[in-house]
Amino acid sequence: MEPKSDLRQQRLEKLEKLRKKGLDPFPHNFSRTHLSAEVLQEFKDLMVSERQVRVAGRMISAREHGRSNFAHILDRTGKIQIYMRQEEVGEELFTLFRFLDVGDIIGAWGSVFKTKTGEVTVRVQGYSLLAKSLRLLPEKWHGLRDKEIRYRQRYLDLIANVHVKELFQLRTQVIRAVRCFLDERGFLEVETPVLQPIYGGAFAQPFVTRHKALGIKLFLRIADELYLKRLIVGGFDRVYELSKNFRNEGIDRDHNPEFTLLELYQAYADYEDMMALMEEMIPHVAQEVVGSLQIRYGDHVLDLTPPWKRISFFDALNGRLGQDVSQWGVRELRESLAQREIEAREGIHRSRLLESLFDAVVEPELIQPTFVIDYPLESAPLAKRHRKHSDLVERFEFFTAGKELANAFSELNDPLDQRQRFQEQMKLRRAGDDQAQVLDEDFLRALEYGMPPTGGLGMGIDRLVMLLADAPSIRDVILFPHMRQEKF
RNA sequence: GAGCCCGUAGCUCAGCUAGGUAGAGCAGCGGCCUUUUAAGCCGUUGGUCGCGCGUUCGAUUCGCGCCGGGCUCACCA
Repeated sequence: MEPKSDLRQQRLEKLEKLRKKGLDPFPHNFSRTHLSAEVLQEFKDLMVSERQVRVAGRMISAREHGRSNFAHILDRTGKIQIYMRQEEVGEELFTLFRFLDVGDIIGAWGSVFKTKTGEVTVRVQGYSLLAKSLRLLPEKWHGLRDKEIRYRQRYLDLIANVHVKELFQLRTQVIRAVRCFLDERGFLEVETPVLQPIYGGAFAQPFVTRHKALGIKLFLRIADELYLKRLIVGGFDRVYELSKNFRNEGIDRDHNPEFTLLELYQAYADYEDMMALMEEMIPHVAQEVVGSLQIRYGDHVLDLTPPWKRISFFDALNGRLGQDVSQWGVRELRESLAQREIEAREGIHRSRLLESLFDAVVEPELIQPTFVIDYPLESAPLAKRHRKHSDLVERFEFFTAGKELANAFSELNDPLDQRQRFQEQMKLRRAGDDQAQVLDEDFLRALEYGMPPTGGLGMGIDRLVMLLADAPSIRDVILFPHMRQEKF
């Protein structure tokens, strides 16, 4: 999309003129002594000492004022005003300012003072152009609102909208807080394959790619689970991975094709321990990042203070429907779904129908933090059977603000049961269920060497950031969310 | 995948109901102004109105199709 406007042309001409004056519009470096925030913070000392500061950043506004100029420059910590007078910078530099544009990257040096209106400002003694900008920035007052431009050209969004920069700093803080929390508890951060010959660990459609030299099909991971459990077998008792996962599915405000997932596994633990861990970790992160356990999300105020509500899958469902759903067969489930005008494909398993119903009637109601525990056996082929009910698994999902944030099990470590469960999945696959999981022979071999009892947890980092940042869409918390290809 | 809404200057938006090829603010350009800050004042440039087809003497405006985006629903257990 070449800007047909002559605005770009005007700037190209300015750039040429600068070159003709013997000035390099793209010099190689600039030594900066102070960030904007540092100048503001240390301004008293700086004023008294009349020490020189050197600041640099993008010029985001400029005001000519007779034989003086004001401008704001923006760096990663915020903006700082600069002020130059012709009699102080000399005629040459003063005239040069007219060749600069809002958007240019500049460096300036001088002493610090406060204007009449009280703004801390650098009194420029000299400055240099560090990079010429050829394009106009979004408007200063209304900023950049068009979501399409904000997502596609995130760099503009970051320049124009201060809160966006803050949000992504918050995202990084969340991830750092999670890392610190786990590192302190003896978890080892590891990396496992993104390209996998057999995908597994979740019900999802994978992205497929090819390895040319080997002439084989490879899948981009949909989960880390099977590799991380191999590491538990290998004796790393506590491991975690913060990783991009890829799922070839629909895109909406809670789903991006690539997203960040935390998976962690702890030997000698079960799903109860995973609940306890989450009740520690989430409040820790919230406290660290937003400084409170009361989180505003949309119209809700979420109270993250543990302990959180726990309710079994069937108690939740029965409570909403006033009937014992656990006794329902496929026909009753389909009838109930049909009543609610929820589409249910033919030939899908009972536990899927149950979960469809759950998603429709229970999930939207789960506003305050809630663990839903003890799911139907078929819902999780990698989870261990419930110690008291052989038709349930020790699994929980964590919900808040009507969103699923985490999924965890007491991990299945009985290799024979695991094989059987895989075989069930393969049966479903052959029956046409392309979401069913694929038997992984090496994973079974690993389990046969013996895996300690283990608790495992998967948590959506993007969704966690959405909550803590009060962001309505996953696109708001991913720097470059997936978009259809732009035409140029 | 379905429904609804949107696409007009670099940005933020009017105009479209009742068809006569476009306006504002900011930005830009020229001028004045040596503590301004949404600086101000005077002057001024800038648009294949998302793309295509149709209806019409005439389409930014009406219809259809396409492209892109947003929201909702469905799918993603």
